[in-house]
Amino acid sequence: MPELPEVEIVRRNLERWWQGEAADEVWVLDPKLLRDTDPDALAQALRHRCETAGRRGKYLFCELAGGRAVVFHFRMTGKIICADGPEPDYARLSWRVGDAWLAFTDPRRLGHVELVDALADYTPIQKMGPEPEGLDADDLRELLPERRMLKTALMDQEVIAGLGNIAASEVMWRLKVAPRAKVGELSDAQFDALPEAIMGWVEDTIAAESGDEVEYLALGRDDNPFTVYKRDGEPCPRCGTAIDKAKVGGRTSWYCPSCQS
DNA sequence: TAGTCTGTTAGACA
DNA sequence: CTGTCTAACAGACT
Repeated sequence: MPELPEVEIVRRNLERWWQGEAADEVWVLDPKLLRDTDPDALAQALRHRCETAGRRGKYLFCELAGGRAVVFHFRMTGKIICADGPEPDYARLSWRVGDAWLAFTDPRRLGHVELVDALADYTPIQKMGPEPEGLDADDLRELLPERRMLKTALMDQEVIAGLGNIAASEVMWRLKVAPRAKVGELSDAQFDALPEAIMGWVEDTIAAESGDEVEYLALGRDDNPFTVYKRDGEPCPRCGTAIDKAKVGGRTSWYCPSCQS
């Protein structure tokens, strides 16, 4: 559940499922997911009312009555779902809110949960670049270093918060820029189009992946909502050329070899 | 069986 | 100091 749009969807769901209420019961099923956090202290903290559900980049946090906050990071395969009981598949932490169980599930166990005293002092968020929302072309000209590859700069959380490997492919397709292009090679027109390419992708992805509780929970939902990501061999919707893939910055990029030149 | 995967980070290297 | 690459984390899937 990893990039900004997915984390934002979980944040909105937590607002519906948890905000304004406290957990009645907490199961810490896998303490290895806790970072610098005592399992009993976390269980105790979750019994405080959730006042707000917030997001910064790919971090999700809930501010709890009493002043502390619980911070979630989903890494590759983590998410929070609403379930019938405390142990849905791959559940690592579950808490009951009224009749519903909320569960942090994570097959690969790379995600983590941390209890923090003051969000303002949380280092990963302090070091993070700005949220993409509200950035204009001149902001991006200042943020993105000319010498770097556009892809790695976009994915660098200290440059811009929340974009990952899917966003990189999708934004660069929208921008019609080659997968290994350097920031300094962008035309003025491409820079001007970049804010809309990023926010268009964010908003389209939220719209495509959001749903009511049941749809969000649907297991086996594996239809691909993206334009080029994992679509090698399929025709580019713009020009019909077969989508190709290549390793860029250590991760696979998908792109149209014809219109992204 | 070997390769791949939505993220992050430490260390090597140029 | 910059930027990029690889490995590692841990498991599921093809």
